[in-house]
Amino acid sequence: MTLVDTSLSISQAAERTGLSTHTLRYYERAGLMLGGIDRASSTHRRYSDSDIVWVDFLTKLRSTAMPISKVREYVELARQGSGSNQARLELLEAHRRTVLAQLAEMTQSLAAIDHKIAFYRKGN
Amino acid sequence: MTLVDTSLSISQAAERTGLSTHTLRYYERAGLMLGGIDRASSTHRRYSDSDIVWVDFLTKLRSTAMPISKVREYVELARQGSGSNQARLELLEAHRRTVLAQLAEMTQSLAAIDHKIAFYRKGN
DNA sequence: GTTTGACTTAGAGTGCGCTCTAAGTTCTAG
DNA sequence: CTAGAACTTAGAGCGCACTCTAAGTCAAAC
Repeated sequence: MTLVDTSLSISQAAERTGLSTHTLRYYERAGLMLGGIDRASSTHRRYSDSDIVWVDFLTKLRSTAMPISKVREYVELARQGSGSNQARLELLEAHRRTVLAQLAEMTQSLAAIDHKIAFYRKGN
Repeated sequence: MTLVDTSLSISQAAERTGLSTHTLRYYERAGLMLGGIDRASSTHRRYSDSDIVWVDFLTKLRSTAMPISKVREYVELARQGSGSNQARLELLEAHRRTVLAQLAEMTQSLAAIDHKIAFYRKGN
């Protein structure tokens, strides 16, 4: 059986996602992976395409400051199947509102910083 | 001498800035205040208008994820007087670039989240 | 002048999100 | 078959930014 094996070792997955192997294992232990990661040939992890897609999305949740605990909630809903679609939608919509608030706050702060920068430029 | 005393106790300053009294003392100990805070009548802190203005700006730096150590660098430059204006400008400009990068990353992540939200909405 | 509440300090504790370590196992190249 | 690189686990450690505690001092109201 030599179809192209598209699955990745942990270090390849790390390179692909921009996370460290430590972080990938940590996320798994923290219950943030949707299903168990395959163990190919032996005990070594094999990351599938869909694992990588999920890690990418998870990274986007994290980069918008969703706490690990909230990501875990989302994952637990996802594990329950399509019956939890509404709950997942609501979780994401609530998170969306916090992201918009963060963007607004940062944008306001940026304006103040820009103002100060303008002041220093004039003062020269 | 009964001009209006515009200075504030630490708890008033806390209320005004939205920080806790603990955090105000912590910031001071961490070297983040421009000058020493006045001690009125005794040992109790008295926050002046300019102290409050500074805390507000410092809070904007923090809300754009400037680390405490970087804020301290800025403060140390400010304490050196106007000779450090160029250096302060450069520090703020560098920070500005990181803020823009953060905004860009968050905006990208938001797009992915919105995409997922749209998917869940359709799926109902 | 005494009570009550706000203030003071130094230092310990907390929560988060990694990040690293140690000791051992497995894969791969030669 | 062997050497060395990459992997495994459980658990400890770390850096950041607060946040709280304890033991005491001070101030405003009665």
